[in-house]
Amino acid sequence: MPELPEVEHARRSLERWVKGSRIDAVRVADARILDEGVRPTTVIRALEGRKVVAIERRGKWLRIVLDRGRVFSHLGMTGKWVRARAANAKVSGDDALVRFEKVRIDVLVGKSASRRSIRYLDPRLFGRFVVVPGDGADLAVWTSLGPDPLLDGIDVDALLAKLARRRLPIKPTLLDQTVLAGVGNIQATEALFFARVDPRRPASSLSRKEVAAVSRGIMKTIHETIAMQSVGEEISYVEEPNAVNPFTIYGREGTPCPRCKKPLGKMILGGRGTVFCVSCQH
DNA sequence: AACGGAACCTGAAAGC
DNA sequence: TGCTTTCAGGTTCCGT
Repeated sequence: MPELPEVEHARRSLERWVKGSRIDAVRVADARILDEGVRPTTVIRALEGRKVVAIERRGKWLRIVLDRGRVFSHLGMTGKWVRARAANAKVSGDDALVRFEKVRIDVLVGKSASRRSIRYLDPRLFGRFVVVPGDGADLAVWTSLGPDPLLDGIDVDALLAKLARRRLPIKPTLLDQTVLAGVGNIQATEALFFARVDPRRPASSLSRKEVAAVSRGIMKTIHETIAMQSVGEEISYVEEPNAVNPFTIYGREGTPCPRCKKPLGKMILGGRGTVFCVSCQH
């Protein structure tokens, strides 16, 4: 369930695993991950034989650049790229699926042409896997993304100007990917806590000082989350067994606010669960 | 135009 | 134990 930091982790992993390799075989285990009407054979034909030139990220989107064509991968809520043990032989239909596997890509790496196998897993199927063959254009959702905090930084005045035109509460506004690309429910929750800004405040009501504080909060939570996950090879999500909640207030409703010790509250804003301190976020 | 709510899916955890 | 409900880090569409 990825926000910017997890997608960045996925990008770095994919880069290590398949950059410079040649795609040898592809299997689509569940066609529902493809866009409506797209057939697995179309995807397979577009990918097999292609060379992987680069793995890029913008917001929560991955763009896998091939020598001809490109793949856009969005992880939705439960998407994940993993590396699996590759068999010696070419992929065959009855090779075991990894649990929740939707797409499998086998590549050949280096002079020795050793085989590697990566799998896209996605139990809830909210992710997307879009192949644009040939010299196709970028997806509209990709081109319309706002500034990416990691790639572009956050321009406080530009953000302030953008927020001035929004009436929605600041929290759901931050989740709008055309405002800033990659901010998700956890980051927005954490950033507003760090900035001491009430998530219900109309976006247009924030002062420049507050927008600057929110910007710093976003950078802080992104950098800290990336630092945490770069510790291990495998990414672990909060809700997975044995995982410890690494966040400051997300998922901690009812427990004392780390700042003022009053119990943290929770409400639904823009349809999303929102934890905040009623007492010290204004 | 702008908003809330539902829809898309499935698994895990909490509640009873 | 087992059935039911709730919730989930995302996006898009639909009706008011």
